[in-house]
Amino acid sequence: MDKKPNSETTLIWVLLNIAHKTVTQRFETELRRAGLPPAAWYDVLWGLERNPQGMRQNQLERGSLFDQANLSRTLKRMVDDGLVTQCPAPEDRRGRILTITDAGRDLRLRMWEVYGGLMLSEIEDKVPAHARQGLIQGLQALVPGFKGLEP
Amino acid sequence: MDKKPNSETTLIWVLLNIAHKTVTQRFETELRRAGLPPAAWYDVLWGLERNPQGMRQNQLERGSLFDQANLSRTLKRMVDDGLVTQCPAPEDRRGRILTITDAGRDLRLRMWEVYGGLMLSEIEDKVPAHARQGLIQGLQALVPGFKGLEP
DNA sequence: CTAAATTAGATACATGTGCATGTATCTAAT
DNA sequence: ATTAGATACATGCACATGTATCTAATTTAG
Repeated sequence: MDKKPNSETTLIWVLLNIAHKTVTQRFETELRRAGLPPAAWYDVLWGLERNPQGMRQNQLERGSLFDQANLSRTLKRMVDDGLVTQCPAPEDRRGRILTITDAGRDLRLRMWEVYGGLMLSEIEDKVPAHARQGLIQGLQALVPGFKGLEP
Repeated sequence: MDKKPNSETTLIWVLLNIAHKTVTQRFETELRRAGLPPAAWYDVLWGLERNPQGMRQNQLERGSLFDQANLSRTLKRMVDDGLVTQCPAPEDRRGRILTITDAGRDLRLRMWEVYGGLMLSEIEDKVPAHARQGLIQGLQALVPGFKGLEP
């Protein structure tokens, strides 16, 4: 190594891993305890609910952490569970239009009771208001391409 | 939901996931491209190298992100690869004393060339110096129990 | 227009993961 | 000595993941 990372850098790397692991683990554990699917399903459902006209799979992929193969498999499970429907896309016969079902909307709402509560207890309650912007800006710096949340 | 998370909270949650995924993915991809094992192996090797007298498995577990079962399996692979030795612990016959081998030290050093470089390029270069403390403090707030790095 | 390149999405394969449980050992109270 | 409970580590199982590859459809270049 020509140049060594400084101690702040090392700490950031360690904390990024620990914080992510700790927080996501609590989310997954609580969701599971409530008999609900994993957090990633929430994001899929929410993405689809905000696009009632339907979404292409690759469009959904861009807004999610899934890579293509995993999203494909996850959607298959969600279709099997009746949460999502896949219709052939009229303008591109390779594609499929995804739509959320009533059962999907219902599940998303039930997940929100837990998911939203966890955002409060695991994040909002823990990070004091004065520390939030610093955290946001630091995390944003790590992901130069990230443009922000859709409204 | 009685009370909704505010928009900063939501952004923190999203960014924590995106930043973690993005950064770790680069680490893993680069390590793999260099023909090296995953980042978690580095942490195990480094932990053992700092404790030349040997470590119990549960001691190592506390300093790592592995849960017990996964650490057990990972160590098995590392023993098979000749990077680590497991000797029966004399004072507790349930336990095993872990020691790093010469091959393990050698691998850690070769991993460091990539791993340390990634810490520079993916973290130190991206997070401007003035933003680092804010990031550290925000992440720390998410993990109340975390006490800091061993020297 | 055709051939090559690109893209959408699915799937096979190997590997990793969490969870639950199993076995052995240890500690301490009876 | 016996027994109850805790702890160390291993393992079986179900499922999730990344990588690579496949098929089909579409776009682009010549």
